[in-house]
Amino acid sequence: MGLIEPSFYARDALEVAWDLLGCRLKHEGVEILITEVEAYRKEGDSANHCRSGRTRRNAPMWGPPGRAYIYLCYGIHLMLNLVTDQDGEGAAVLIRAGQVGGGLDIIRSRRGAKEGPVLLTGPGKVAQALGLDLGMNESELFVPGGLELHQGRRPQGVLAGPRIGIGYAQPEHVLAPWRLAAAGTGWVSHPAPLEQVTSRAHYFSMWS
DNA sequence: CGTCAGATGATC
DNA sequence: ATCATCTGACGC
Repeated sequence: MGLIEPSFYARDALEVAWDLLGCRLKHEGVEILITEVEAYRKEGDSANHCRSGRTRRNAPMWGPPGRAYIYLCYGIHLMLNLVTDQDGEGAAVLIRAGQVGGGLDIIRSRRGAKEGPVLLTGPGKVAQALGLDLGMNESELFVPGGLELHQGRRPQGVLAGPRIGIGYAQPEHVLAPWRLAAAGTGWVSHPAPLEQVTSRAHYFSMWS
């Protein structure tokens, strides 16, 4: 119930990112409420993995929307992205943080801990909690049985700030506030500033 | 609290 | 060599 259809993803990554806040990711008994995301936008976003064209790694991003783009970061952590925009355009949204909505015992066993976090702050933790692996790269989020994205509850407010770990990008894109987080969830972390967005319309008038 | 190094491996 | 990171060790 509430499984999100492919058309949801077939838009600009920033719009999808906004609407992903509060949605629920489900996989094998684990459910995570999305609290923080980053948009990597098509054409000219110098922080995007697709900035230099098509490669083996970023191939999923160029494919049809609604699929997972999973890659290994720093040799240790898997990152989960959801592919957006149209087939032939390279864009995606990185899932950066979430709140446990179910399967806490499974998550704890994956971390090898008896006491575990209810808040998953950081993309590596999210992927680990969901039990992802590289074999699930390009899997379709709208197909029942695998990794699924479901509707959720919209957050009360949205915070925006610069994306994390993209110092290699051009200053313009280092500063662009395309990292979004749900306000008032007790989410706290990272040095980068997050500011309350006054209205969705105002935000998108600046960044579309 | 804070900063910082090391782990670890696919990719270009 | 370069990374869309995390953790634990240290110093205050």
